[in-house]
Amino acid sequence: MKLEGLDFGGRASYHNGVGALPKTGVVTLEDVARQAGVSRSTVSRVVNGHPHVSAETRARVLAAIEKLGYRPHSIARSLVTRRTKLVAMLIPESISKIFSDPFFPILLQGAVQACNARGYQMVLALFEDSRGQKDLYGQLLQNGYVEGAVVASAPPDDPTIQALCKDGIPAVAVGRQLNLPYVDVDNYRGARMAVEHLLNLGYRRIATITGPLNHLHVQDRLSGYRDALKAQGIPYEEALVAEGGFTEVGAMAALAKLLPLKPEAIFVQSDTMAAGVLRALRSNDLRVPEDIAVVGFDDAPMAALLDPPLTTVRQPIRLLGFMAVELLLDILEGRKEKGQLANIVLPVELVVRNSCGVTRKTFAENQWGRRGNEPN
Amino acid sequence: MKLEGLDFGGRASYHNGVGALPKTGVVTLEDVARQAGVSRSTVSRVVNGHPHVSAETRARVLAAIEKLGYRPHSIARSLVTRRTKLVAMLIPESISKIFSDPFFPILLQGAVQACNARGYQMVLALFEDSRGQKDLYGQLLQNGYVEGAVVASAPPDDPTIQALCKDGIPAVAVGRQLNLPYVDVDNYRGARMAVEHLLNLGYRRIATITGPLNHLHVQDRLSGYRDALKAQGIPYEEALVAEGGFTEVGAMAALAKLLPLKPEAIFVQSDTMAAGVLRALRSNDLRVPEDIAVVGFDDAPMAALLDPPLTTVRQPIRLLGFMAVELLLDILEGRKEKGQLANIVLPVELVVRNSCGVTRKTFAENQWGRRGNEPN
DNA sequence: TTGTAAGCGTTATCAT
DNA sequence: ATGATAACGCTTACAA
Repeated sequence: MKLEGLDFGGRASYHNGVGALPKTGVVTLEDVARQAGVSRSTVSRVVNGHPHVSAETRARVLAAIEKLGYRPHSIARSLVTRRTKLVAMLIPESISKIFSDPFFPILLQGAVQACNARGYQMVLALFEDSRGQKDLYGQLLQNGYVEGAVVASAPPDDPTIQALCKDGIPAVAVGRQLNLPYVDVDNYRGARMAVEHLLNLGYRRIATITGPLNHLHVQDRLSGYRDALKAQGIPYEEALVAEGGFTEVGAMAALAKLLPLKPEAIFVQSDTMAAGVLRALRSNDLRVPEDIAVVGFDDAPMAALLDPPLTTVRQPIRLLGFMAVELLLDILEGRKEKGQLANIVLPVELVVRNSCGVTRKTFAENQWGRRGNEPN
Repeated sequence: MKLEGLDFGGRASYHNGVGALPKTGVVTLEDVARQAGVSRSTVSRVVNGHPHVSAETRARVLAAIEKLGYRPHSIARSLVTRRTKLVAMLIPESISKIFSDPFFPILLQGAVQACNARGYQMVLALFEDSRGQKDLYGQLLQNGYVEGAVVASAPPDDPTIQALCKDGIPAVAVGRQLNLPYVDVDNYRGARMAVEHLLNLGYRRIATITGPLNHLHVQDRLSGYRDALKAQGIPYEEALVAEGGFTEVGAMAALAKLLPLKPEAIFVQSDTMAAGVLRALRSNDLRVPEDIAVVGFDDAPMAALLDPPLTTVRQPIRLLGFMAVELLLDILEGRKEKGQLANIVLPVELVVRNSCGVTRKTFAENQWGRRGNEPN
């Protein structure tokens, strides 16, 4: 196979009976060398800014380069240097859910910015299913095109994570991870702040809707929730915890399970899920925050636009992507030893809007009244 | 295999005084050939599935490949075949606005899916500024790493578009374009449907908030708006057209200009902008649709979640991305002649929700009453 | 059916 | 300071 397709790219190279033409459409070092009357090596030195070239020669070479419109051929270069300046962003989640959440686009944006800043390119790999995952993984990483990878949002038992570790491919995770250096936010603290905010407002019966529990950062948020309650002497009720899978519909289903238990407030682990909760609450004729309070997580752009505007935990998503790439490139370029495992944890921040009834009035009306609002 | 573990990018290759080790960590064709007792070419034939190899030899080679864990080195391969199976997605907009709109993530998703389906990888290039744009362009396209590009959302005078054309790099645009084959939706028809919907409901004084007017698809939507009015004998009022730049705040500013003119309805050229309009309207104590009707464009995921749920023109964004890549790959693989310029235009669909007062009741209450609701 | 050998466009070593 | 020359790992006429 191959050979067919009627052949693109440098077709002139092999059978050009004509004779006079250069062998291919590409201007090579050789061409420049001939034009400048020097050797290939000298041209290479000029191109790569090596020191020991006389100013005079350099000028001549530069002129030839300019005249011929020479551009270094990065593939040929990569073949010898073993460097491609290409990194991958791997998103191992089921592809369909991914972009329903603004988290990933923003993360991507930060990651690409970091790439641009350091002259790298980013290859985007979204896995559609486990078969595709395996194929893509092979294509991308085992064959040398990509120098390293950032893995977003993968549970520790994800096959891609495993493979990356096994193959020793330089990689950085977004979100806490066991065997890979990672960049993450302080999920525990964020969750704890959210729940303490609710507690301070007098809410006692607080439910939570989580992401997929195999993700470590989801666990961290759950711990924050649990510990905030515990600090106030409120027993942890398993039934008040429901998994919403980080999707809107998942959150609506989770809410349906929670509602019969009559929670006064809900801490929802993502703004996307919170949007679903708000919508479901409205269709149940429950007012927010009068009947039930809601806190989200992310501070996605939509959070301020929801009705009511959502109180949420802000995480610096773009920075997360940026730092992940920075860390990866530092490893790639040997500035950081891979063994040091220098994880990065970024701070979060509570953004108070209207979905929890912050006003004194609402606060006083709450059936449980005020008590114990020290923020531990 | 891999030998080292610390040490990526085979620098050991040149100065390994030790002597015994293979020159690099990579298993090559040569290694396999030796193991199988055949020549390099034979192994190459097996790897590439060429016909004339005896079953017996093939089996032996396959075994050697398996044993050694051989993987073809795509860079070396690319150097001779001139193919990389890498395409780029270029997003020449100012990077900061880009991902505030769900359009791009969804487009990207479709594009990557198409890549996956055909064994290509997608390099993501977001331009931050014109300097970065020039750098990136050079890095990416003039040096042979990427075989072609999909350009999203660029006005015809965008320097990237120009450069692409000049350099003759295979490229496909998303959104109507002059000198490049493109994939787009029927913007004219979509806009016209939206405005006709408003007209049918009895609204007469209809304003519009547009995207940047240098984009052709923005012009197309404006034409649709204008022609729908004209068909009903309503004069086109320049003052009722405001540019919102496809951003939320831009739309809010545009609305501020429009509001003094007391429009009864507004056709907003994107859902993101419509969200801004809805919010601004609320803070002006105007009810939607009672005081003013709103139609959007896109049917972004958020459209159904807005308050009120947004009536909008649905465009198949993911398909747009998918088809753009398909077209590009067809060109790359010679299935489509680039000269044929086979543009693709996808249909749109009006999604009626609650932001225009569809009910008869609201309709009757409208101060202008009913007249002339034939849909032309 | 298989092997030989000539590239692909670079970089890097070693002379000079 | 500059030039030969040998890699890098692969594909592919062409010969056998």
